[in-house]
This record gives sequence, C-alpha cells and structure tokens, in this order.
Amino acid sequence: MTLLNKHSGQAPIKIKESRTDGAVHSLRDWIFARGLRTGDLLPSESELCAELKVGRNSLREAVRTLRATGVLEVRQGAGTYVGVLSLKSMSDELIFHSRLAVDDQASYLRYLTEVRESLEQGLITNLITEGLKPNFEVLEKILEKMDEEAKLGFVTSATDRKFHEELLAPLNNPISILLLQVFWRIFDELLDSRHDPVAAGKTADRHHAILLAIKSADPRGARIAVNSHFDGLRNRIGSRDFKID
Amino acid sequence: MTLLNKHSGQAPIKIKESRTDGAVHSLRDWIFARGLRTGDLLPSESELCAELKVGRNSLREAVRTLRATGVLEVRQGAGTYVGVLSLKSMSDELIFHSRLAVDDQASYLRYLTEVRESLEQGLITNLITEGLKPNFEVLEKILEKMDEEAKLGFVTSATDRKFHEELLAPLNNPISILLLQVFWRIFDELLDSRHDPVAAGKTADRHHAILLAIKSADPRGARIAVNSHFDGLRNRIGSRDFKID
DNA sequence: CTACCCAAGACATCCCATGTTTGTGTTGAC
DNA sequence: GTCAACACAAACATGGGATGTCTTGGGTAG
Repeated sequence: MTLLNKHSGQAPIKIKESRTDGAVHSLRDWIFARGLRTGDLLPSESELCAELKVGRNSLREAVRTLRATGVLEVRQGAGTYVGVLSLKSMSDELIFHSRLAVDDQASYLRYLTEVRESLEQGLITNLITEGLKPNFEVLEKILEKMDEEAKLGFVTSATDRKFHEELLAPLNNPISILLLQVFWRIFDELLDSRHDPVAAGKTADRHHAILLAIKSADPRGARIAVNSHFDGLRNRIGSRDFKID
Repeated sequence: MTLLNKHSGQAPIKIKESRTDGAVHSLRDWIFARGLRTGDLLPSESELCAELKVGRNSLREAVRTLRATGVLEVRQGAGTYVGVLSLKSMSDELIFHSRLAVDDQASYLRYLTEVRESLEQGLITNLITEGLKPNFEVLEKILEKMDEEAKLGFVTSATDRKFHEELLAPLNNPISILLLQVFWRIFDELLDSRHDPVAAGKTADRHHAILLAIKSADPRGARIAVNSHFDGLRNRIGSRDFKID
C-alpha cells in the first residue's frame, strides 16, 4: 500500500472526476436544462468551452464520448447536434467482445441467440394475447420474395429482417425493434450467409409456419414455430459458419 | 446541390473516413491482430501514435470513443487496457434518450418494460423446459430478506436484482444477465423507489409466486406469475412515479 | 432566375508545454 | 534484514495555438 497524500486529505473516498468526464456530465445536463430535442443544434466548440469552462481538448474528448453513446451527432463543417437513439454502441460492444473471444465465439453467439429468441417469443406472445393483427398482405408479399430467394440458394438477411419487423410493427414498441436490429447487425457481421438451398428452403418454411400461427392466433403454435426458426440459426452457429476464423 | 470536387473525383459514393474514425478501426483491428484479451495492456499513447500513424489528439479521441463503447479502459498514470463487456454504453444511451423525451417518458418506460418482460419470460421458460434447477435455498433466503424489507415499507432494487440473477444463474448466459442489469440500471435511475408498504408486500408475494411456479416446473404458472410481477412495475410507471419531473 | 464562386463559420488534426497520477526502485533508519 | 519514506520515471490529462478541411449560404455574373 502506498500511503496518504500530502494534504492529509479530508475527502476519504470520493475520487475526483476528470475534466473530460466532468464535461460529459455537464454537457448532458446542459442539454436537459435547455430542453433540447433530438436533432437540435448545439453551440460551437469554442462557445461550449466557455460555457462549460473546460479546454478545447477536454471538450472534444467529451463530445467523442457522447457521440459514441448516441447522445450527439457531429457533422464536420456544420455543427454538433443532439443524436438519435440507435443502440449502435451496443452492437459495437457486443461485436467487439464476441470477436475478442475467438476460441469461444460460438458460445457468445449462442448466448445472443437465446436472448434474441426469448425477446421475440415474448413479443409475439404479446402480439397474440393483445389481439393485435399485423398487416398480413405485406407479410405474405415478403414471404413470396423469401420463397424466391430460397430457390436461388439463400435468404437475404434484409428480407428476414423485414418480415420480423413487419410482424411486430403493431406492438408499436420502437425500442424492441431497435434491439432486434442490434442482433441483426451482430449476426450479419459475424455469421457468413452461406449459399445453401436446403437450409434456405427450411428458413422460408419456418416463416410461413410463424405467420400461420399468428393468423390463427395460436400462442402455442407460434412458440413452437419461432423455436424451430431459431433452431435453424443455432444450426448455423453449430456448424462454425463464421465470417472470421 | 453543390457540385463536384476539384480532382474530378473518381470515387463516387465512398466518403473519406476521418483520422479519428480511422484510428478507431485500426485500433480495434490492431487488438485482434495481436490476439489481445480482456485486461491486457496496450502500448503507450506515443507508441500507438507511431504505430497507427495519427497525431496524439486523434488517437486520444479514438481512445475515448472506444472507452465509451466498453472496448478500452484507461487508467491515468498506469496505461490503457482492453475493457470488459458491460453494456454500460447501452444504459447511458437509453437513460439519456428516456430523459430527453420528458413529455413521453412513461411511453419509453413502457417500451422498456415490455422488452424486459419478454426477455425474462423467455428465459424462465427456457429454464423450466430445459429442466434446470436454480439454488432454491439461496433464493428462499433472498425472499426472506425481501419479506423483511417489505415490512419496512419497500423492497430495495438490490434484493430484487439478486433474486432474478440467482433465479436465472443456471442458464449460464452472461449476456442475458448483463442485459437485465442494464434494465435495472435504467429503472434505478429513472424511477423513484417510493415508500409504500402495500405495494412492497405485493412485490414480495409475487416473487414467492414465481419461485413456487419454478419449483413445480410449471411454465404456464410461471408465465402468469412473471406477468403479474411486471404489472406491478407498470403500475408504478402509470402513477408517474418518476425521479425527475 | 440560374449557376457559380467564394468567404465565413465550424469541426479536424497536429504540435507543444505543463500538470497529475501511478508504479517502482532506492535509500536509510531501526 | 525489514520496512517506511522519498525520488524518479512512465503514462495519461489538460490547455492553447496554428493550420487544414468541410459545409453552408450569400453574392454576383450571365
């Protein structure tokens, strides 16, 4: 143990916050205090330096931090704006740490799959029990496209996404959609969408099954269909179908 | 529309990446290339500047970005280390945007509640269908504490967390635990834990019901118990029980 | 009225000087 | 021989200045 400080220290536990971290908090509070909204413009760097009483470097680092967490959006030459909720930082973090654990990547993906399946199971159950009806016409059109893709060898993740998004749209829960998008980003990044007509056909069939269960408002059937759909994903993970290796 | 650039531009769409953003990517790749792991030490600032061929400020801003997303951990005087998966940036982002939408805060919290309930419903269902048994002794001890707290007026979120964490521990899915922790952080931050003996008693009862359902491996009963538990949370949100206003 | 140019404003990048914090090695008293 | 106090080096933190790059919008020529 090193010993105490020169001033004999009356502050026992509290650790001094760095200027940058202080600026992060001040800036957040500043935004709340002014009642700014998504998309609003902030003052220029130099004005903010004066306002928050920090140097330019500290402010810039604070802004970087807030940009990384989706709080700010910086456009060179134009200015700094209040950002949009995107959960991009979440996918960045999960992708990084999944990649980092190279030898254990399959485990990570299995964890993520379980989370995603739980979420989607719950949301679809809610959809049914609340008696909400998705737009079946649009969904069927998406499935037609998926069937075509399946014949060509593989279902694009874009089509898959569209289906699930459209399915859950009636819940009107933007955060759940964002979260699902996070998982799509991650799997897009880490899994190789291989050319495999048989698997693709199964994928399409499973989506038909999900839609059918929803149409007949059958929670149990939907649960089984969704579970089967995710078994497909688990198979891909099990077969070490990774992009990087 | 402004027009084209001086060089007549052959690159049509691709936008040049800023040095800082470039450094963010290089640094991530640098870490992968060296096979670093969580907790490993990175070279000093100046060495990294030379390595990645960027100025110190750009590097520092890149490091801030990566720190914000849980990729790096910086300790003054000691060095920069590879970080730990925490999803802290996710809670920061959600808390910020929830607060930002002051007039719509209840909606945000309802969205979050639906997501959290879906997740937990799914995980508990998995727990039961996979025949996993949590440590009932520990759980009952936690519930005893919760009962005591309930008598005093309110259940602390710490005890609530412990129960759910212990309950889901057998699933051995660290990411789901992290995600639930994110929600706890958010609700801790945004909801006021009010002194209310009646509600507290109900909270405790609901946890007993959940445990009972798990013990008897009754998925349907568990679903109902969990749903009832979250109804309690929804009530608190409905009553505008916010910390800030 | 249109098209172009250009200047002002804002962020980006880098360098340098100096302050703080941490970890370590050294020394000297006991 | 032990241990505490000090000194020093390494590493990050902070602030300021100079210059580059990008965006926007206004002015001007046709």
